[in-house]
Amino acid sequence: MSHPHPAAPRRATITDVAREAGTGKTSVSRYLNGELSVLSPELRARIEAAIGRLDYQPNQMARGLKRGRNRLIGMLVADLTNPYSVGVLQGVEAACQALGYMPLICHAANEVEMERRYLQLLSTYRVEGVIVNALGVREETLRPVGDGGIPAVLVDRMVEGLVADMVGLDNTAAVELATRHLLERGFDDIWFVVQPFERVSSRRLREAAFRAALDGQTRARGHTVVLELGDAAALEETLAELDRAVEAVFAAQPDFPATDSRRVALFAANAPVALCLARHLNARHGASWQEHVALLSVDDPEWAEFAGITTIRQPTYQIGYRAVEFLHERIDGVEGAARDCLLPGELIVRASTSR
Amino acid sequence: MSHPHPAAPRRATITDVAREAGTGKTSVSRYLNGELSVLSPELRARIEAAIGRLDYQPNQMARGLKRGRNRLIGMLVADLTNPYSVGVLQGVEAACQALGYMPLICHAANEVEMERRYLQLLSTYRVEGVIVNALGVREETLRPVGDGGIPAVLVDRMVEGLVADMVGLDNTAAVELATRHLLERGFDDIWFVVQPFERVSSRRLREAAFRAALDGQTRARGHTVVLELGDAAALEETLAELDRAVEAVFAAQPDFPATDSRRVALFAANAPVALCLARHLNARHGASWQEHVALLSVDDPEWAEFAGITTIRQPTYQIGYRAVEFLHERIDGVEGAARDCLLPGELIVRASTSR
DNA sequence: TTGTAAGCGTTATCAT
DNA sequence: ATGATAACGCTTACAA
Repeated sequence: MSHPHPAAPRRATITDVAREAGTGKTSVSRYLNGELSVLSPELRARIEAAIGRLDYQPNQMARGLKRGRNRLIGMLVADLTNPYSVGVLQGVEAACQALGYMPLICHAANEVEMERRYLQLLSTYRVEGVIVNALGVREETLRPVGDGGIPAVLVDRMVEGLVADMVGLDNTAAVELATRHLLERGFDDIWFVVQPFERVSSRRLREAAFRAALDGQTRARGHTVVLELGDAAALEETLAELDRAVEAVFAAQPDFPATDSRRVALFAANAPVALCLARHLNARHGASWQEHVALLSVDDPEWAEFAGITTIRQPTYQIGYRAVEFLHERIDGVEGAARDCLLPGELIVRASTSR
Repeated sequence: MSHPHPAAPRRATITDVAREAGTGKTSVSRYLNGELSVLSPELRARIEAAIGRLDYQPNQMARGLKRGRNRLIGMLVADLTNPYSVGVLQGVEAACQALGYMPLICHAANEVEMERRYLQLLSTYRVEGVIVNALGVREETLRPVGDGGIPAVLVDRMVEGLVADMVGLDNTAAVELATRHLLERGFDDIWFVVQPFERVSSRRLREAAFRAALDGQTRARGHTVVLELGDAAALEETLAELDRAVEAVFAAQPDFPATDSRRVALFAANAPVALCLARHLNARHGASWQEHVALLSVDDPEWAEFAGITTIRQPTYQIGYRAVEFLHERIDGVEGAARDCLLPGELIVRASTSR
C-alpha cells in the first residue's frame, strides 16, 4: 500500500536553484521577475533548466514579506446561500484574474461573530484590500477596515460611519421600474415584503422607493410588510396576515378564480423573501397558487424562471467586477472622496405578473 | 472631503512593540505565543499595554515563513452555483474554525484552466493541504497535489491516478434507496437522467447503481439518458426524446389525466439536471406538470421543497467537515493507505412521487 | 526571567 | 552582466 503523503522532501528554495544552476540567488530572482535583459542567454538557460529539474516554485509568502505586498484581497460574503452573493463572487473572481489578485473568500454565514473573526484574520494576513458584503451595520466590527485601515469597497449596502467606496444596485430605479410594471399590469393591492430594513441600507432604499412610486397615483394601494425570516413565530404571523389580505380581496370578487381577476401582488424585496413566499403560497394553494396572487421579486435566482415569477435581475457580475476595479485603484494609491457606483437592474417579465 | 485611504502609517511590527515596551522581541514573541509562565507579570503588563497602544497585530505571513506552516488550507470548488458545493463549504468552514485553519476558497467555475491555475496558486502560497472537488479527471492538472505533493482530500468524486483520501455520498446505497422508492410507488417506466458520466466517478456509480437496482425485478423498465447541459443543441434533442417517451406512455392510457394513472418517473442524477428538467417540464406542460411525470433527484436544493419534488439529500455539511478532519490528520503526519468515507443520503419524499 | 543572534525564502542595494 | 549582503517580521536556539 502506498503512502499518500510520504515525508515530503522539503520544497526547493531559491538557494537550491542558485546552487543547482551554479550562480547566485540574485540572478535567479532576476529571472523570476522577468528582468531578462540583464541576463546572458547562457545563464538564463542554466537557471531555466535548474528550475525545471528541481520543480521549483517561488514562495509567495516570502515574496510578500519582502515586497510588502502579496496581491491578496479579501472578499467577505455575508451569505453564500444567497445566489446574489455567488453572482457577485463570479465578477470578483474574473476581475481578480484580470488584475492579478488572488481573492480570499470568507463566508460569514450570517453570523456577526464570523464577520468579525474573518475581518481580523484578513487583516493579520495583510491582504491589500477587502470587498465587504457586510452583515450588519455596527461600525465597531469593521474597525480594522476602511478609512485609515485596509482599503475597502462595500457591496450592496453601506455601513454607517464607514467611509468607503461602494458598488451595488440602483435600488431606487429598480424598485420604481418594478412598481410601475405592477401598476401597468393593473394590480391594485401591492404588498412590499421585506426583511427588517432599518439597519440595512439597500433594503431601506427599496422600501422607500416603493412608497415613493405609489405616492404619485391613487388607484392602487401599497403596503409594507416586514418578514422576519429568522423568527419562526413572527414569520407564521406575518404570512397569516398576508393570507388574510389576499383572501379578503378574493372574497370581494364574484368571478374567482378566473385568471384575469387577480388584483393582489406580492413584491419580495430579495430572493430569500421570494423563496419563503413561494414556498408558503405553494403549500397553501398548491401548484396553481399563481392564480391567486402575483409575485415579483428583486433578485433573479435560478428557480425563478421555472417558477415563472417576474424579477428584477441585478447585474451581480458587474457589481463584483466593478468592486475589484475600485479596490485596485485604492490599493494603487488613488485618493479622494468615497465613490458610489449604482448599476441598473433589469426587469424580467414572466408569467406571474401577466394577465 | 475626507480621504478614504490616507497614506497608511506603516503597521506596527514586533520590533516597534518591543521598543515601546522597553524590552526585546523575544519577550514579545513569547507573549504572543502564550508562553506566559516565563514572563514576569510586570513585563507582561508592559507588553500588553504597548500592543494596545500601537494596535499591533502580528503578521501571519512572517510567522508562517519562519514556522514553516501557516494554517492555511485550500478548498477548490468546481461550481459554487451548485448548492451541493455551498453545503460542503459550510461544513468545511465549521471544521476549519474548530481545528484552527483558515480556508482559502477557490472557485473553478467549471473551467479546467481555472482549476489548474488555482491549484498552482495554492501551492505557491504554501497551503498546508487542499480539499478538492475536482472538475475533470485529468491527473496532469492535479499534479502538484496528493501523493508526494500537498496533502489532499477529494470530495464527491475520485480522480483517476491520484491516491488520496476521499469523502462523499454513498452513491450506491442512495440510488438504490431512491430506485426502490420509485418501484414501491408503482412507477414502471423510469428514466435516469445524468450528465456525461464516464469520467466522473460519482455519476458513474449512480448510473451503475440505478441499473443494478432494476436488475433485480422485471415489472419496471429502466433507461439511462445522458444530458449535456453545456450543449444547447444536444440538450434540446435529449429533452425531446424524453418528451416522446413520456407521451408515448400517456397515449396508451385512456384515463388521462387522472393523477394515479402516472407511470413514468424521471430520476435526475443531481440538482443541475433536476433544475433543467423542471424548467423544461414547466415550460411544456405548465404549472401542473407533475400530473404528467414524476420527478426525483439526488441533491436537495432550496427550491425542491417548494417545487414539491422528492429528493435524496446529501449530508453536505458532514462531508465538508469530515474532509477537513481527514486533511488535518494528514497534515499532522498520519500516513497509511488512502481512505474513503461514504456518508448515507436521506430520502425526502414529497408530492412529486406520491400517487 | 530576559535578551542576542541566526535564519525562514525572498528582493533590493550596492559592489564588482 | 553578476553576485555578495542586508533587510522584511517573525520564531527559536542559545546565552546570560
